[in-house]
Amino acid sequence: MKGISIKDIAKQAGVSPTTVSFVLNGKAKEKRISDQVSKKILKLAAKLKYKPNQLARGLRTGKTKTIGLIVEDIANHFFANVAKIVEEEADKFGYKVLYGSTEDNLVKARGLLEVLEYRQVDGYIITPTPNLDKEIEVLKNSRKPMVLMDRYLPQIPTNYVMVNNFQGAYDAAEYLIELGYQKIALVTTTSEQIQMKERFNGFSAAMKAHRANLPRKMCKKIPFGATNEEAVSQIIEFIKGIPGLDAIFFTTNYLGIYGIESVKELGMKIGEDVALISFDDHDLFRLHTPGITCVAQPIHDIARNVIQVLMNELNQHNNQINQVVLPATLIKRESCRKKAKTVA
Amino acid sequence: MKGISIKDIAKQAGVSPTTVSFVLNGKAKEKRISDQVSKKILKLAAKLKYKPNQLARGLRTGKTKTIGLIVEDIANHFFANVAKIVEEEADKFGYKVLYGSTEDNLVKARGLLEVLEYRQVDGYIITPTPNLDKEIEVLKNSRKPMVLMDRYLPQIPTNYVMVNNFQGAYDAAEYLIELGYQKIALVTTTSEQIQMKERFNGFSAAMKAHRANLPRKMCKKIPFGATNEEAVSQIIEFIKGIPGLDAIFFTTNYLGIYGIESVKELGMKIGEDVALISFDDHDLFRLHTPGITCVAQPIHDIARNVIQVLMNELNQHNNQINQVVLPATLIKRESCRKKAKTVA
DNA sequence: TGTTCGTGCTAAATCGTTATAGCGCGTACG
DNA sequence: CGTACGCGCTATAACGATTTAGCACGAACA
Repeated sequence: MKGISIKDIAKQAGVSPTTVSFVLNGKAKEKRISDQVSKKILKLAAKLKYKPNQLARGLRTGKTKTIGLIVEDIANHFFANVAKIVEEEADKFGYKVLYGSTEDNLVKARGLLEVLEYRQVDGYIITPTPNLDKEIEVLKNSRKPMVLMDRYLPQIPTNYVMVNNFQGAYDAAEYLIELGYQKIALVTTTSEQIQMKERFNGFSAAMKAHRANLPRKMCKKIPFGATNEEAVSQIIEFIKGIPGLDAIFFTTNYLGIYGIESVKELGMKIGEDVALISFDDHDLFRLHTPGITCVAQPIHDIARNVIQVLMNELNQHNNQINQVVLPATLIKRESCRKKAKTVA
Repeated sequence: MKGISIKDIAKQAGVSPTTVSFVLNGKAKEKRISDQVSKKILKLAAKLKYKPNQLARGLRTGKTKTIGLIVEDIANHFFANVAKIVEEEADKFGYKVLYGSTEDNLVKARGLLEVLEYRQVDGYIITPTPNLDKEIEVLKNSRKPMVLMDRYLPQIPTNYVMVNNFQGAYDAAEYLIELGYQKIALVTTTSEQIQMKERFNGFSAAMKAHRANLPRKMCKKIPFGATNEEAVSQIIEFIKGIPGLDAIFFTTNYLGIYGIESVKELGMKIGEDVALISFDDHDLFRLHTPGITCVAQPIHDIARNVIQVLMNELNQHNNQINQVVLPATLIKRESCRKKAKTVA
């Protein structure tokens, strides 16, 4: 019932636990343990299927070989995929992952951080909620290895890995303009998340650069936490309020999905009556007819870089800050088409 | 830098660590610690922000308050959602979750089980891969709390929570028949997974019950692990090979998605030229035009029941086996429509 | 012959907690 | 007046590993 411990091996081999520990940690040579004894121990360990108790080891060494992953919502396509790669990559370094979702809720995020501290995780991967600054600062000051993901806190210099939100949104706007769309709207959330702001900024910068306009009334903010129905009905009202509207940019995929529903309910044809383009890809966008053009995040690269940066921190305590910004990719599908320019 | 320990509190309070432990574990009354001392300790603990070291606690008590979650693919919609609820529910009981994906690969599954054992998890939630019987048996014999999920091993009586695959598929078939479809095909995988077999069995049982037929040539098995392109081209060929085909049942959602692609590539109209119905729901099915009819799993219920059963095991070692089978729900959308029966 | 050194191993402390056994003191009881 | 008991608390061992310091022995050297 109980596991095999180092003592059991020691007893059976007729040596001390110390010797067993040395051998099993590959320090046999260094600690001048004879080959004879070494082999006996190794054989015995294999025979008894010895599994070192990570708790005991962690208690002694201060390292749990565990990292904490705090995301907004593990059930979300983006984060679920990140979680998968993170787990795979962490595993290569012998680390396991404890995860939790914040729902973008400060209180939940605090709770998660606290629990992860209890559990002595060696490092943190965090998608920060709004107003998490103080907690991040504390973590930073206590020199805990940490990487932010998907967003960053402008006031606090930390490691982070994210997509270039500004550029991605900029490209989206430029693409719409290039295709000849003229009455372009934007739908975002009320949330103060930095990445949403940057998408907004990128989009509006591109509009300005091309002497197009993005007046306030062409922008709709959907309250964060609105239900499906609420969101859709708000988007419908918004669209109705803008005669001649010919393209809509959504700052994130779930808004884009609401957008599809809304446009359908209005009886408009996507790609014909109105162009849709969204930040973030989704199975739905790929397989929808017509396909929905989007600005995709390089999920694999993000996850890999996150682990890379974290492992750097974990292995060598240089206090150099790593900030990785990865390019977003415009994926062109049929929801945006070349439009004959109306001659002025 | 280093955390506050029980000793620090003891020193500052002028009492022994034992006393501190008693108080902080709510055993003050039971252990007859005076209110005076109790309060002093509690205050001090709050002031110093004492966080019990779960490693040490775990080492001593033998409980890590951690559960291992082994799924086929955490990035998959179904498992990601389960993972989310599992984490939330586990949290209510003070448990944290370590996860990993098997990719339905026996070797990976073994690796995960081993790592979770190292880490002394208190219980396991497992989506077994094929041929994992021996390992599950070992776990069972060592009386580790464990729940299987999504599938079970027919040869080994264990706790499990799953959807009623047979009934779900049965309902799907009956629904198609009821609507008047006559040339009905089924697409599944080559995988030997029990749930796929049961879906197949349920579907074919319903067909038989209604004196419809499901000959071998109306069934297509897509190799597990086929790429998107391979799968789609195989389905296309399959459809081409059956003139007059009017409905297709897919035994799981990713097959259904391939099916949508295939039908589109063939230039057929879903719901008009051919009806589609799939096991498992998906955002895509809900938002697709036309909506795709499906047999949905009660994801929340599954996850909640999993935790329920596991917590039962964890808290009281009754060796009674819990097998929960939850009903699947037929969600009717436009991909299947009432068909005028051709008069015989 | 006495000292030094290398070899091969081990004793014991330690990490932070919990759990068991029990200590010293005052009071009550026969 | 002796003892039994309740009270409030503590000493200590233990969980299973790692790590530091060092022991015993034999060989080599002066």
